[in-house]
Amino acid sequence: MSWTEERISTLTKMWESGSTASQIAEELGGISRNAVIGKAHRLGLKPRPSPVKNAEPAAAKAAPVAAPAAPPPPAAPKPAAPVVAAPVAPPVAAKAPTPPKPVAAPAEPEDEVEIDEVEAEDEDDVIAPVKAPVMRSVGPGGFLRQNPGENSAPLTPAPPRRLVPARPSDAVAGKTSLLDLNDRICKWPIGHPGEPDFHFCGDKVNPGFPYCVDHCGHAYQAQLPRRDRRPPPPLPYGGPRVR
DNA sequence: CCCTGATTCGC
DNA sequence: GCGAATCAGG
Repeated sequence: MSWTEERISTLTKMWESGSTASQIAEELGGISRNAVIGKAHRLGLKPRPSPVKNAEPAAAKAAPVAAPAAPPPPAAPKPAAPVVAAPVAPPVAAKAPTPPKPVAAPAEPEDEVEIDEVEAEDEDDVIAPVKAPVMRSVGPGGFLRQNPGENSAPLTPAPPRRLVPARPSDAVAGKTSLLDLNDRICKWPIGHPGEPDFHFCGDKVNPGFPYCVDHCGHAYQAQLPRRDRRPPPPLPYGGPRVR
């Protein structure tokens, strides 16, 4: 391939319109990205936002390839770095001190959690303070399933967040520990593994399930019909190239 | 590892 | 002049 008038014209136009060298090469066809860049530089149109910035290229070079037969005599020791009159950096507002974000501590599932409250909406419901009775489906063992939207995220078992000495403490005294688990008691975790008071629910299981009736209600939830589910979020960026 | 542009250097 | 090889940052 040769650089005809038309191809040079296309190159110049695309280059100046912000197309990448790869795109230009693909458009021209039969040519590499490097060829495009090389040609662009020879044409003198280089001002492009380059990922590799100016990092004093002159000094660090000349080593990787075969050393030239005549190494320049060190007659003129290059001045180290006269940074005395350093360029005045604009007052960059570095990083705004992150205000202490009030981390909403996930409410630990206490022993006596009342879940009757159906997500009281904080909106201005001036009209209807009347709470409609909640309809629930009944699970296999007789537990009440949660309704969609009733999901209680904080009750989800979470991975360990920090390491804590596995030393028995008073906090765990009387609680159901890992060693106390059997197939007759509820294995729903209370707290997080590694924390001093981490334990398990320990109630009598809903027969045929690993959890008690209450926790079965959290573990097994009715699924929405397909058409009512939220579509999956779009991919962060466009997926495979179309070509 | 993918992308990017820059540079070098043998042809 | 050309472009592959290489470099280097994102």
